[in-house]
Amino acid sequence: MLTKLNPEQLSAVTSSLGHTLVLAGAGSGKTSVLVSRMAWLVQTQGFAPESILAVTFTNKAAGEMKQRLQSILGQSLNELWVGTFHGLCHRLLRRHHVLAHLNEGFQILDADDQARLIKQVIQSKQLDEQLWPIKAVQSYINNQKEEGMRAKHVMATSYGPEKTYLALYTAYEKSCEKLGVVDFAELMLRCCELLRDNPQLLQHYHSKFRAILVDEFQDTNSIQYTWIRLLSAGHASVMVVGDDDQSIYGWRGAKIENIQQFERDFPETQLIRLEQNYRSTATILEAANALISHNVSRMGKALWTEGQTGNKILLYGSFNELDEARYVVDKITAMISEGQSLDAIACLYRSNAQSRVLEEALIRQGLAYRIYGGVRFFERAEIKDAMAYLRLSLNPLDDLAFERIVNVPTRGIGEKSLEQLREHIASHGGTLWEALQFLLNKPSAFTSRASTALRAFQSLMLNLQKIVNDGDALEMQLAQVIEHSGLLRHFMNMKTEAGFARVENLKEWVSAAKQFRYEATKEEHLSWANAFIAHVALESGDMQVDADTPAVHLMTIHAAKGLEFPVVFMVGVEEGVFPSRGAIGDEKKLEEERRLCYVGMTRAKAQLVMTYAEVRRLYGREESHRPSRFLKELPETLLNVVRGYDTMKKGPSKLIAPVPYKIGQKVTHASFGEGIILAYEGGGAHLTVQVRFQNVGTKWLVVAYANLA
DNA sequence: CCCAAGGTATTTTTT
DNA sequence: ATACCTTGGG
Repeated sequence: MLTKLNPEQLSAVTSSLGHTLVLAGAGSGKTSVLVSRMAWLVQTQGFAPESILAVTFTNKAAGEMKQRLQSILGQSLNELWVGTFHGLCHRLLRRHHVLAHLNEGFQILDADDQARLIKQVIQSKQLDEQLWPIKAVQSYINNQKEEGMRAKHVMATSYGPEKTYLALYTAYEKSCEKLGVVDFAELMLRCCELLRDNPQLLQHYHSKFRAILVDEFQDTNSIQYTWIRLLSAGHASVMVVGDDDQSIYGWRGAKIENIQQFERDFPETQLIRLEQNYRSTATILEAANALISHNVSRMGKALWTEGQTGNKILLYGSFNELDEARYVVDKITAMISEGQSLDAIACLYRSNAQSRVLEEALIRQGLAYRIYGGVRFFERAEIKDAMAYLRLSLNPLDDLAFERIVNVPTRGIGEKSLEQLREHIASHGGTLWEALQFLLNKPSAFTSRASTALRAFQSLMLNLQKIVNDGDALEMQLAQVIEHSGLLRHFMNMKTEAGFARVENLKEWVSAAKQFRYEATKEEHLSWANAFIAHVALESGDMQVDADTPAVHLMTIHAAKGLEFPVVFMVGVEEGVFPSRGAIGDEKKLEEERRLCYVGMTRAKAQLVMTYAEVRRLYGREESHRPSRFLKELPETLLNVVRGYDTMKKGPSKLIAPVPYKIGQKVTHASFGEGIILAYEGGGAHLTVQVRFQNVGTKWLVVAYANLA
């Protein structure tokens, strides 16, 4: 295992049992180092696997790490503490729910649920949603929690508008308490408090965890850092791995400074740099290095490779986004015909909205593609509806679930009836479900019409309660949920494409339950259905689209972090798009954008293609953009400029010899007939033009041979 | 209570 | 362009 490592990797893997900070550049083999370190601890240092705590950012990364570790150790390990921050905190909170002041079946609120609850809180305070937007309140609350601040801690410093935010935060905390739910940030915060307030418990985990490893350390936030410090305050050996140049989540609270802070807080930290890149060609690496060197706040690191120089970076300047998409698709088609696999190719963009044009172009060309990101499976409205039925059946006190599905599909229960239920709660306390039972027993509480509708809902829920408690297999229960709730019928009746897709999703939901394996230990004795709910909240991204057929990968650059592809197209590299409009004029944000560009470029192994459009239709408006400043930061010698470039601030480019053709110009070819020049590439004897012919389609021609008229 | 028309906002996203 | 959400008429 150790023989495959380079000297730096080896020194990281076998570094002392003190603390280690590994600055691992892109493609420098950091995952191997982490896994090897764990294996080394077990095999040569006598560490029990369950005495190691390893934290990652995504479930996918955690899964990979587990698998690689198990295959090195040659055994399947049942009590491995490898997971995401949130997943591990969840585990601790379940185990110690009493000490954490949570009820046994506490549920997790995802971002969407959280927004709904916040909306209710805003409304209950009679505040104007325009003045106090849900999203603003939500990020206020989450930011506070991520800084470790409860509402009572902020109180002293409150003034002005913050006073209202604080009041909302307080009310929100109360609602969560009442509902027995915990949001994502709360998982971290509550877990920190659990450890901090229970010295014996902390002591227990101090002696349990002898080694702590953290991946993607540059993206940890304050509360996560606090958590690591708490758990490591005993005698654990801590190793954190990160790359300050790849920190791209500052906008959601990640603190790169944690890297510097680490050296201060953890005495005698050994610093190891992994700078040898095993992924990209020298050309790509040199360009990426040149780009990132424009950032001022860096710890400093220079990636190098023993690999080939490789192809130059292609830079294509298009007129508009359609032209850009067309160029990308043509290029892909050419690569495919040269034997490249579709799977080897990725198109990366700054924002999701940019995917549509690419998709359309790919469809037109008949190329398979797979899109990552967007609305994930368990976040789809119909799935969340089905989940809400399940939740309410298991826990009739779940008001959030109640509100969500009481009239979905519509069954004649409107705002008026709900208002009556809420009023009853306001004066008598309790939950919506309890209020419903009570008021239905009171004659004349509702109009006969409302009463009928409510009774129907009541008996539906009673029926579902029986079903989810009857001990059948989970998927059988779920099948009945979508059947009896009327969800299935509702979408079926729509008879539209969208409706049909939703029916498919609901069926998929049932079969997802079949695949679900509940591996938690007995301590956290949750029912299967309850475990399923927690699993879905924490790992909603896990249901990946079928990876069987080869397809071009489409995703945001953020989503591409940690991945690599032989060929990478980076599109929309324009001022206002990338760097995004909001970042322009803000040095800190610009540096993060530059890091994002760096991350995108370093995904490419062999060929990098960057494109920009002079005019782009965005949000329904046509905007003209200059090529991104990032392009100007790349050494010209590494670029193969296909067109444009003269629109860049650098002034008229010396890169391209004057071209005898204009874009849009009509030309005639001896055998292909009449066509229009779409683009050109290269120069001098290699000058090639792309011509769209009226009859034979679009072709690339070498001007020197084509004999165009 | 239901649906359809109109107004508004819109980087990036895991958990 | 569009998706989402609120609002007003049937």
